[in-house]
Amino acid sequence: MDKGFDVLKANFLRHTSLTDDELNSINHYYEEKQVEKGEYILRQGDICRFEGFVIEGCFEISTSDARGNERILYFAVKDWWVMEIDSFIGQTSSELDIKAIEPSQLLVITKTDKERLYQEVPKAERLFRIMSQRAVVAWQRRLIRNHTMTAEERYFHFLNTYPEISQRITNKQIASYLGITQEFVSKIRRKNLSRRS
Amino acid sequence: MDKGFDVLKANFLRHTSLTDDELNSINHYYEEKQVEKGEYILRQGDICRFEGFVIEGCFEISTSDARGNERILYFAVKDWWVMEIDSFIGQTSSELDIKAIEPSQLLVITKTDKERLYQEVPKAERLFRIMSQRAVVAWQRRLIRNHTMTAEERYFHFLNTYPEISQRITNKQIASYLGITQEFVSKIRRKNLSRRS
DNA sequence: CGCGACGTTGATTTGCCTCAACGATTGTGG
DNA sequence: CCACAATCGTTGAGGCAAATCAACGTCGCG
Repeated sequence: MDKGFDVLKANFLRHTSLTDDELNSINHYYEEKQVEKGEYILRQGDICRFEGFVIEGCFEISTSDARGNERILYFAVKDWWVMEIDSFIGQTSSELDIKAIEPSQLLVITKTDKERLYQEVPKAERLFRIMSQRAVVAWQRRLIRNHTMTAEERYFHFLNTYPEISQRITNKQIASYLGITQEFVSKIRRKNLSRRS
Repeated sequence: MDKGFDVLKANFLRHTSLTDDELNSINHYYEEKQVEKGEYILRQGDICRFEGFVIEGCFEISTSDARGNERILYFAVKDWWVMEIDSFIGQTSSELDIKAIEPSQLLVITKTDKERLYQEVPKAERLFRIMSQRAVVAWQRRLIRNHTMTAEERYFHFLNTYPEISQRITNKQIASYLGITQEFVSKIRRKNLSRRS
């Protein structure tokens, strides 16, 4: 196994136990992929044919509405998944763009191989069930935060929760993630010049 | 099998195929439960010891922040799941309240039985993986809507998407779900008296 | 070096909230 | 079944958080 798979392996083992045989089988289906900075690995309207796991670098998962506003749904760094889950599951047209914002490295698996993996390693079903359930919790919490916290509170919550990510992206990207304008982020920052983090 | 389980069975079969044996095993672990209108089946701070599936009636899943504002996360009617997923998974303190807003009927399974079910019917892992993934999609979409649509647009989107639910809840509850005030919903309605739906 | 995206700042606007008052509806106990 | 309370829904006045628009400085990159 190479270094890339070690990251994925560690991620898996945090959720459930797996034998070496199972890990080998899993490893077999994932392929490494290098992506340049600025490269799109998925565009709106495309079908998402892969499920990706980030080994290195950073991705921005976003959507653009009719008015042309880009909204960033989330950032994916090392140890995160990148995919348009809806498009991947149903092999339907994607509503999201996925773009590398740094030179990046991923492990990817195709839809067909994913199904083969489920056949060959039934425990993978459990693994991805657990991970999906955790994802549901995270999205629920984020929605609640959007309803209960002000823009300023959300901004500092983001900085505190994802300090490594914050340092690698622009304020404009943070603003887009939080659902506010770049200008307002700038005003929040000015107001809090003394505050650290 | 009783009528309640038929609803659950139909739900399951929409996601994957199951043999009669598997269905019987599953049925064995679920128990019917009647709940009165206004009854809480979970309160903030409690541990969520069940996963519930609504057969009849309606539930409101909500959270109250420090300022005492209640925010409704979602409504669950027939064919929906009700649980505090985070609390159920980790058997930790719940951040949500779950209250019946109509006389209701549920199927419930305990955490222990759920684990037994996964053991006895491995395909249940697949089933719940698929359902959790769909839930992720739904939560992602809802977040995007909150970032891209105005309160008015979200209000009508809700009416159009959940016409049956809309008719069974108050405007105040819709407002709370949308993250806006009751008063503002009233003003949206006034402005659109001519519009149907 | 120059261009285009980013960041900042100020003026102005607006979507939605807060507060308060009051009518309408629903629920409840006698 | 009625009386009365409680909650809901509506309306208006006023306020605030955040958006919009515009101008300009700054930085990174080809």
